[in-house]
Amino acid sequence: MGRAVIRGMYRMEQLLKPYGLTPTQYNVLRILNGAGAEGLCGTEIGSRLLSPVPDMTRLLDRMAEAGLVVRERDPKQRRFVRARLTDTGREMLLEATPAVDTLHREQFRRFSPEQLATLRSLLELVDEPEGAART
Amino acid sequence: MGRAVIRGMYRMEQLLKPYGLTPTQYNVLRILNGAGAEGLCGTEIGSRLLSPVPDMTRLLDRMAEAGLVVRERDPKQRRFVRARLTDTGREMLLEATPAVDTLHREQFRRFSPEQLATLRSLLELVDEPEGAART
DNA sequence: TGACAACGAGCGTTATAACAATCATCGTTA
DNA sequence: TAACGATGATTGTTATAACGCTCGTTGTCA
Repeated sequence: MGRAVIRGMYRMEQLLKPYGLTPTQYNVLRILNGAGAEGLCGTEIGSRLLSPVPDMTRLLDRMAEAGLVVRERDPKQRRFVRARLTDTGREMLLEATPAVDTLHREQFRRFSPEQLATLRSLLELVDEPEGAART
Repeated sequence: MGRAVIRGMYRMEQLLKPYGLTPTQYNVLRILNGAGAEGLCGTEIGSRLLSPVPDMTRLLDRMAEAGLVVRERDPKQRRFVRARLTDTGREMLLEATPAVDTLHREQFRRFSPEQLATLRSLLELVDEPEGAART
């Protein structure tokens, strides 16, 4: 049963590669897009990701170098460095999202709406340890 | 719905870490255990894995250095390098497998047998591209 | 207010993954 | 059998992930 799952992750990775994005970076784009104009600090971004990233600094370094985000230290709370999307980052998100949606539709093409609903509800039964994933 | 999936992969990774194994290495152990005493060549192992590994040589290098596998060039077919489990590798597999099974049981603790069967059959509906995963 | 614990970010280092190119071996065919 | 294409393995290089430690900043409490 892990087959479909692992293949799906792999296909998502391949899909995002032409955009120069990893799945994690794509998720960061979505998180920052959802956040307000004031942006989010690295730790907050990390806590909203599905799996922990032990080196948020350099992940954001790379995204900044690609022009997707900008960071600046919060003048009020000088230990926070707030990251927010650039226009380029927002465009990248708008560009990649249709392809991601298409892949999802393709993968679940053979599902009826009822089957999709059943799958969702079943996956919610998967047991997670204390204090697990948010978002 | 990716939540449970990604968390599950992450937990598996963490579970295997104390054994010094990555999920891929664990799968290689299982594949080699399933193969006969004559072992398998690197390409064949790669083709049985769920996601492609572009550098089988060094993956097996690491496993050989850990004493889990041995390799030797097939005298008949000198381009093949056959890898097979050592006793240590087999013991490692026997040691890790109960923990893996326990994690699976824990994750699906809240599923009835019927729900598990439903989940399996639904996941088989996920659309895969041509010539996809084996095993 | 001075000390201290908590927290956020940054950085050094090592290990692994990913990509491309090269070399050796084999099967096939002219 | 000589040449060629296909296949398997290896290696060089670069990029990313992972781990641990350090440093600056903040809040708290004696």
